[in-house]
Order: sequence, then structure tokens, then C-alpha cells
Amino acid sequence: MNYWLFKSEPDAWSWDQQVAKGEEGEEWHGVRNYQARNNMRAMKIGDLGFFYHSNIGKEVVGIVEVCRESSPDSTTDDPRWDCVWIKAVEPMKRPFTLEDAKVMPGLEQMVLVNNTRLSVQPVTKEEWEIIRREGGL
DNA sequence: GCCAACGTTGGC
DNA sequence: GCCAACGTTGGC
Repeated sequence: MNYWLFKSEPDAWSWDQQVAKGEEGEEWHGVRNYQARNNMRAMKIGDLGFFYHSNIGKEVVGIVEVCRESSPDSTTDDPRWDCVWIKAVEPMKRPFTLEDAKVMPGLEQMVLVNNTRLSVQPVTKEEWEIIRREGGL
């Protein structure tokens, strides 16, 4: 079991829209970055992730689960790009902000804090548990 | 809206 | 294979 973080601008695709997709989930399409793609290729069904709102909010708003492993991105014919599907599991009771992450002991090494531009990133078990707890779950 | 950080592209 | 130019992301 591995843990991840998915960034989305809520203007483009929000947590509420993700929740509305229910059990079927949604293809996490549109990623055009090798590192982010490689992270998705490493994912297994059942892996969990944080759903993070970038730009507006700048906070983790919920937890998602990988429900389909990496397959070709339906929004391009370019064979380099594929992606997973994710479904909403539960919302955070309290959103966990980027600001929180910057000052929270134990999150100094977190990718979210140190590589702001990576849109699909790994999260360690320790980081996962801290943020989950701080989110009231 | 600006701009720093980073990734990608393409000329050499 | 290097690196300048350019494009994009995302925090502020």
C-alpha cells in the first residue's frame, strides 16, 4: 500500500465534482509531466491519496482511492501519456492547508512543500498519518 | 497579475 | 550532449 497526493485547480476539477462521480471514479487525465506520470504508473488499485486544491484554497480537502491502474490517457493520442482513475473516499473534517504543512513537525521533507510544481506526488506513511490526523480523520 | 522555479524543446 | 529560449505551474 502506497500513498500519494493529487493536485487539482478547483476551477478545473474540484473535490465536489470528484465526489459526484461516486464509486465509478474519474480518469485523472491531462498530466503531461514524466515524473507525475511515473508516479501514476507505480500506483496499484487500493492505494490511497490526498486530493489537494491548488491555487484556490491550497489545502488537502479529501481522501481518494486508486480504482483503475495506469492506462492510456483518453484525452491524447500521444502514447507517452497514461493515467490512473481515482474515486473519492471521504472528505477531511478540517482541510489541511499548505501553510499548515510548512510549519508541521514531520513534514519538512514533504514534496508538497519542496517541489511545488509536481502535480502527482508520493506521500510517506508518516506524512500520511500526520495529515490524516490533523484533518480530523 | 506577477514572477520564481522548473520542465521541455530544439539549434548547434 | 549542452544550453538558451520558451512554456507552464502554482504560490503570493
